[in-house]
Amino acid sequence: MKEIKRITIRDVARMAGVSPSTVSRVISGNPRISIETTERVIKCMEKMGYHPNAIARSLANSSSSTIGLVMPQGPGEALSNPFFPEALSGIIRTSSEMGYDILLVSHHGDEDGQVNAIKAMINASKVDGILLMTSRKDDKSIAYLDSVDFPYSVIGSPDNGQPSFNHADNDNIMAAYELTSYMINKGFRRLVLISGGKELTVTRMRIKGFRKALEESGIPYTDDHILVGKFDEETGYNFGKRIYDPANKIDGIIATDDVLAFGAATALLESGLRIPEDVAVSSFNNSVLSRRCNIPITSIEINPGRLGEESVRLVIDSILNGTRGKRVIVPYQLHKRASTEGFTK
Amino acid sequence: MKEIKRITIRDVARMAGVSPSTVSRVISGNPRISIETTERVIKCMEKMGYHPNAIARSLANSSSSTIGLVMPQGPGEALSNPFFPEALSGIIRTSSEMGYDILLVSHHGDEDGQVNAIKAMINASKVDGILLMTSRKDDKSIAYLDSVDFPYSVIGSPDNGQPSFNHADNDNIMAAYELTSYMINKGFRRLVLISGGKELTVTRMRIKGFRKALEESGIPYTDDHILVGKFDEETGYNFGKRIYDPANKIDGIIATDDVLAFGAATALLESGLRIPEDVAVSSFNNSVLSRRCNIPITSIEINPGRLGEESVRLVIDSILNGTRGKRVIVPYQLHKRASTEGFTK
DNA sequence: CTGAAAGCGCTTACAG
DNA sequence: CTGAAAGCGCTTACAG
Repeated sequence: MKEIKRITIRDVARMAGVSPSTVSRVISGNPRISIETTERVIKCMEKMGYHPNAIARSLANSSSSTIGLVMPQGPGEALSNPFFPEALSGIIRTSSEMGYDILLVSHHGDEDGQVNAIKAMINASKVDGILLMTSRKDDKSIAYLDSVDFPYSVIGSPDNGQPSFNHADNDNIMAAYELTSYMINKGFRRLVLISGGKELTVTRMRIKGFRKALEESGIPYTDDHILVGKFDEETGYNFGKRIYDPANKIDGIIATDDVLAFGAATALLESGLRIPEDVAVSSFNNSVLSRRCNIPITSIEINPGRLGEESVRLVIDSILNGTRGKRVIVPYQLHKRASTEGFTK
Repeated sequence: MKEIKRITIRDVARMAGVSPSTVSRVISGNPRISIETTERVIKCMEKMGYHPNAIARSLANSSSSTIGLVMPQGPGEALSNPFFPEALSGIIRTSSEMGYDILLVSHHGDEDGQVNAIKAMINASKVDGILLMTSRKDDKSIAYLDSVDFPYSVIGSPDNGQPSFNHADNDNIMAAYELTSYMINKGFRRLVLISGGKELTVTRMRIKGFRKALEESGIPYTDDHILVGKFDEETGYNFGKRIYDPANKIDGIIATDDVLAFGAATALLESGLRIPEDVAVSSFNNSVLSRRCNIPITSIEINPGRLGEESVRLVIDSILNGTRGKRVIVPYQLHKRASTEGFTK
């Protein structure tokens, strides 16, 4: 950087013929300064190309206007899921609109590493709040944040006994219920739900909604209705191959993520089954994959951008007003496509 | 946050019976402090649960140990490409290892918005350097960074006349050359290159390598060999449909991204063509898509994580040592798969 | 090897 | 409506 001497509040004050205090008040929009003075000072700031030093501000009023963002772990996990970039995009846009910066919390592998990274950020006064893009069962980061009563919010739903849990989420029980009911109404009654990580709250909630719809339709629910593996195509593919066995008489698959649905669909087609004539397929996340693949897949749009946006509002609300334990529900939409439509059983 | 009074350097000093200066020197590892004093101070810090205030440090030595990260624009663009999370992962890991934080530069839509966001970060002294994950032709952000001689680095290659352009990239000319030569040697000689954004340097370099390989094999190169659209599956699909026309006699496709290859392959298969017997397909980025789809696609691994890592090293080198215009080449690997193998023409 | 003092650039009660 | 002064929590020449 060219070593131009930094222009400070003092320089502006001198040029405008006022005190630094006055300039400071103009910057922060203090209403007690006369209009003439305000205008004069602003003109001087522009003339000199003055920009307030954010670091000095932070130190003086002990607030950084920065949110620490904890992203999903590693590239293998949700980072590669299309959900992530969309949510991130919403987070960046909203925080920027609300005058907050986003600092990434680096996560080295394990959970304790993440907790330590969060601790370090907080202790160093770098952030005013924390935003967790995912949470797991008995999340240690959340336990820590609760223990120090530091402002935070989460995308997803609480597990249990987490008092400060500000969170933005879809109504996953309702969404799974609606999707399952839709399949049943179309005549697909031998359904199976395939999913990743059973330890994730989202999975458990969708299972609940799925079960509720079955039982309401008089279909007895058993554990055989659930196949749980990982959130990847391979898992979907393997489950698809298992479902193929005609003895199972499965006629409908509900996947909790499009990559699973895609993998399963691939396996079904390879085995010579038709979609939806032999087996109908539906899913969550409404990703490009679901829209563009050979047989477009019926899928639930969960609005990741909105989830990101609301979670940012929640942390900031938590920082500014001490809000704790608040819940924001983001609507979802069911998109019906060829994988379940155009055929009546 | 519980209003516990912050523990400062003064508190530690008092407890250890030394001056704040000494505590400060212990923190920064100043070698002129005696071992006994150092140990005593450290013990006190631990006992009191002291953590240095990063903001105050930054203000005192005017350096934030923070890198401003400019991500690809919007969710539509490269953000959804698997390249992105992998590169990001490398960036986070490396910066954390090297003691730097990552602050996201929020990008509202257009290019000027991005430049302004970068300016704001720099003017507010929030960052010591800037890392650009992508660059376009005549990039305004780069022009600005050059004009103020602020430390930065880029993933990708310079366009022209960009003096400070520290960058990490693959040898894209060589990679395209090698991939094309491989296809030619397999007997596929009526090749077409399909790509997104011609304004991107990466596209232009790959075209160069492609052309070089053709010409060395005595295949006259014309503009008909190149199809340029967007970096999405639809583009690939449409090109795949066009290629289908037997009059073209195309027997090989080289895509510059797996989503393009995937789209094209879908179109070919739909049209009843066989891969690779009728048309061989190869690509770049070695994404899950290329590895796992029906017919695994031959693809070049560009090592996004390494690109992220090296670009971080470059900004930091630029911050610390004033390095400018340095280039780091990250190796690539060709992965041969069914879309070009197991068949000899 | 260690300390007193000034300074980083802002904010904000307090006083007028 | 405005200013002088103290303070945010560190760092670092300077002096010893």
